[in-house]
Amino acid sequence: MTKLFALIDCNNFYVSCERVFRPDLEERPVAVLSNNDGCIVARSAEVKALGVPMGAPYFKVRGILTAHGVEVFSSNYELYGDMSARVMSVLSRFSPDVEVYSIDEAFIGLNGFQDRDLEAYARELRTTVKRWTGIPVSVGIAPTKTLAKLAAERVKKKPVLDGVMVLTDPGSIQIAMAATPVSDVWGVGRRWVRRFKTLGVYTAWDFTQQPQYWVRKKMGVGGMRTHLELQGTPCFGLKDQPRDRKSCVASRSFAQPVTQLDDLKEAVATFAARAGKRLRQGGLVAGQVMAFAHSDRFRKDRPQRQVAATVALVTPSNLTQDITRAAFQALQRAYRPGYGYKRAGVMLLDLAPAQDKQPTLFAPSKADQSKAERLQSALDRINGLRRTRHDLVSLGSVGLVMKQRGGKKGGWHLRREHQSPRYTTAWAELPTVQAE
DNA sequence: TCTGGGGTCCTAGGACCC
DNA sequence: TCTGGGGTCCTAGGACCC
Repeated sequence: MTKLFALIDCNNFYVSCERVFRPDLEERPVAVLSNNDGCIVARSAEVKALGVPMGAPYFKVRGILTAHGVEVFSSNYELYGDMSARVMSVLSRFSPDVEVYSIDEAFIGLNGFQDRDLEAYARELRTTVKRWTGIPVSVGIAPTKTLAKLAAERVKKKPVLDGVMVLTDPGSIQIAMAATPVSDVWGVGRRWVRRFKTLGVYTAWDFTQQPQYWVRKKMGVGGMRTHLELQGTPCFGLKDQPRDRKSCVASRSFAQPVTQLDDLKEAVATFAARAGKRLRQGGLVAGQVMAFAHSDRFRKDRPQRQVAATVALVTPSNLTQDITRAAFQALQRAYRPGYGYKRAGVMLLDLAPAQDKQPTLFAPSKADQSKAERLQSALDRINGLRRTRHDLVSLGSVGLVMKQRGGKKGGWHLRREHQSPRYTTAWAELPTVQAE
């Protein structure tokens, strides 16, 4: 039986999220920035038309944006995460086989749908998502995931398709591939696009015409899979069950380079707490903790340095206390004075399920719970009471430097000057509606 | 002045073993 | 005199994704 996949892709997702609560921004140029207000990570069609590229540093395009009255937002991941969950829950009504691929994309398995009117199915899905969440989506349907992605790409470039493209017969697949730049193919990155140019390979179709042995030899198994998928042979199945995570990173760039170990420690304590929290939410423990720091890679005129060290935990843990202690050890070991560090982080490795934390299997009695665990759950409960931007209570090491400086911010705090309210996840920030 | 953050998988090469 | 070859595991780095 031939396989069939749909890819559902939210259009300009972060921009669309902002527009749901600001209908006045419909048809107006809108852009969303990365953390630290660093780069452009989402652009409305109007901003794309201005020629502002994805990933452009904000400071370089600020002039154009201002000149054209572009509404600019700092990223608001709490809002986007919540809107994403809403979209995905609508999708789950359309098929039991949904793979959430990223915050703004999902694959749907359509085996057994071959005899249905796929176009009508896709249109109904699209209309329903829009009506129930406010988010516009593109839908691509094809026999492989790579072709479904390609179809969704075509949809975005051709408004006449009105959000849906079904690629099932070989003729239309070939036409679509010939019209798709190879750079838009899922799995073909910058490096290969550059290489392809010298070989006269410009479109997805050109790529399929390369001999298979060459692709396998030069591009490895990854390239070969993409090659086969474009030719209609599925190499990727639907991942119905998300694989357990293998690592967890919490890191940030700093507004100003940081040179002092104490400042780095303060930042690393924050990262350790953030990463630990994510681990506990996922029911995982870490076996190893890595701390790292990098100098400013854009300042070639300054000495460059990347430092990192890993410390193994005696017992795998997800307690902020344990992770922070290990992260401090690692940082101490890795730190070299004399460099301006622009970014630092904590990476948790060797993740495994926190089995003895699963109450249904091995419910530990209250008495057995160690003091440290009880402290951690107490902290988590307090911090869960109110949804604030920052934890109410944290270990003493977080923000220590700040206090020592009499409340003056350490150099590493985030810039976030254009943030919208958390309309759907914070009571105090709910939108208000007035009826006349 | 100002350039994101969080992931996965694959490969090549070294260490080690028999 | 003779100086192999294959397997496994680990790690660092590359490439790619959103």
